[in-house]
Amino acid sequence: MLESKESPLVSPLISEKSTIYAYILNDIANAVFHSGDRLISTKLAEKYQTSINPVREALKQLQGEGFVTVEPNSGARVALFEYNTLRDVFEILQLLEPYLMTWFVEEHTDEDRLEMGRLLNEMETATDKEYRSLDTQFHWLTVKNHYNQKAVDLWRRNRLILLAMQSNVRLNTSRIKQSIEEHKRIICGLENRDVKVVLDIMNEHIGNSGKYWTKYLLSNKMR
Amino acid sequence: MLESKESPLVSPLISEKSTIYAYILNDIANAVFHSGDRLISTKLAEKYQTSINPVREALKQLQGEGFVTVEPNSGARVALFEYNTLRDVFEILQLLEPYLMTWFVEEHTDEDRLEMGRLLNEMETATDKEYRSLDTQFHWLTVKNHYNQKAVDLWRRNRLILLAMQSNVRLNTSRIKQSIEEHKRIICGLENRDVKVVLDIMNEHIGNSGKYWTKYLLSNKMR
DNA sequence: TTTTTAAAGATTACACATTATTTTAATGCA
DNA sequence: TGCATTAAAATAATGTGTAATCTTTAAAAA
Repeated sequence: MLESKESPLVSPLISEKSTIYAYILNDIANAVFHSGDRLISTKLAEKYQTSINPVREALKQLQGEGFVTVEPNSGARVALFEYNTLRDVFEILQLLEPYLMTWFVEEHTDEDRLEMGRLLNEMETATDKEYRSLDTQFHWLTVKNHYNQKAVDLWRRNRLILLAMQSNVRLNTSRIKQSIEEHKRIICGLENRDVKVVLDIMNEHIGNSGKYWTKYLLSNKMR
Repeated sequence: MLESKESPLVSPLISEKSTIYAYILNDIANAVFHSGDRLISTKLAEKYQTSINPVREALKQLQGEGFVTVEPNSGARVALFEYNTLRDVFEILQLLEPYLMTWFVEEHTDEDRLEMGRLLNEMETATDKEYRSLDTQFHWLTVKNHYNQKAVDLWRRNRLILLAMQSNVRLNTSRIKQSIEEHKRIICGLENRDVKVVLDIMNEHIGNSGKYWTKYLLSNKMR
């Protein structure tokens, strides 16, 4: 009944904790609720041991953020995550990354870079589930302190959609290897504070990731 | 009591009509409710002749969209629109415009361009309030049909924030003149389907607009 | 003037009534 | 028997009233 209360939240992308909102979002991001699933308020109220209204309010907030769709008189559903969604999300991230990253290249601290190195180390021996979490932490580190928190929030939301779409899919080993290499080069570029180099790598990095998932979805005929 | 029900909605950026959500958003965009104003659910329920829960749900949705902030146990407020907000919004629009516009340059119809010309004509003789609406319609035309509706929605939301910040401010005549000239050049570039030219103008157009409002806010010590 | 106390006002959550929708079962027809 | 249409029951969404809790405001005392 309350299993999702005990499962860890997708830190650090979900900042609010211990709210119905956070629980539902967490369950969407971890694909406990799948794309298109009905989100029935009475059921959710029972699951999270509360009444209907708080659930409805959480769903409305999630609707505003784009994770949930609501049809009048017909209730809420997890937003449809399809091939087009993936394309849209990747294209938005491809706009945001260079914008956010430029600031980071110039303003990041040595401490930041050390932390990134630590995450990179863990990646070498991580399972694919752990890898995904480390990858998220790595990139979160590079965006979270940007002065434009509206843009950061946008990044965060789109990233959560990616997580939702990817969470019941196993990464293949060669893609992980490739991705780790790209991360290494990013840290390298950061050390030299070379904006152009870092942006080039980032662009390639997102592009490769996009290609990988696009191919994956297509081969699974997910429309 | 019900005055805002009769006032026209900020078409076309507010698609849902006749809902509490739309009424509140409209009143924010038209600065009936100002930045930082408390949004007291009982008062709003009375104003829109409904009960508290529908209002709370509308506010939650608006919170998810970034128009409203909610402090637990302390209620909702119109989001703070300050100098930094303007900067953030303009920078996001500056990312989105070229992305959305590139598609439009290549895919727009002659009909679209005619409609833009018509709007431009009206601008010549418009009051500043009318001008703002026409300007919104002009740019909405160039983004609304893009395949990435997530990005379109983003654009729409940021544009609404601009409207909210600008709606109790009079535009000066020389800025309107300049702006009309820029619109003319955009149409010209569209006719030749020249992406580079249009993007250059657009960038200049947004930049000028940003400079104007930045200067305005600074000189009015709006932080 | 500052602190304490009391009152008013709002937020939150819950139970319930109404309305709409979805699902299930029943009926008629090929 | 199989299929489509219709009718009925179950389910869920929406909106209202209300009680409890927390905040804010105002007044009184130190």
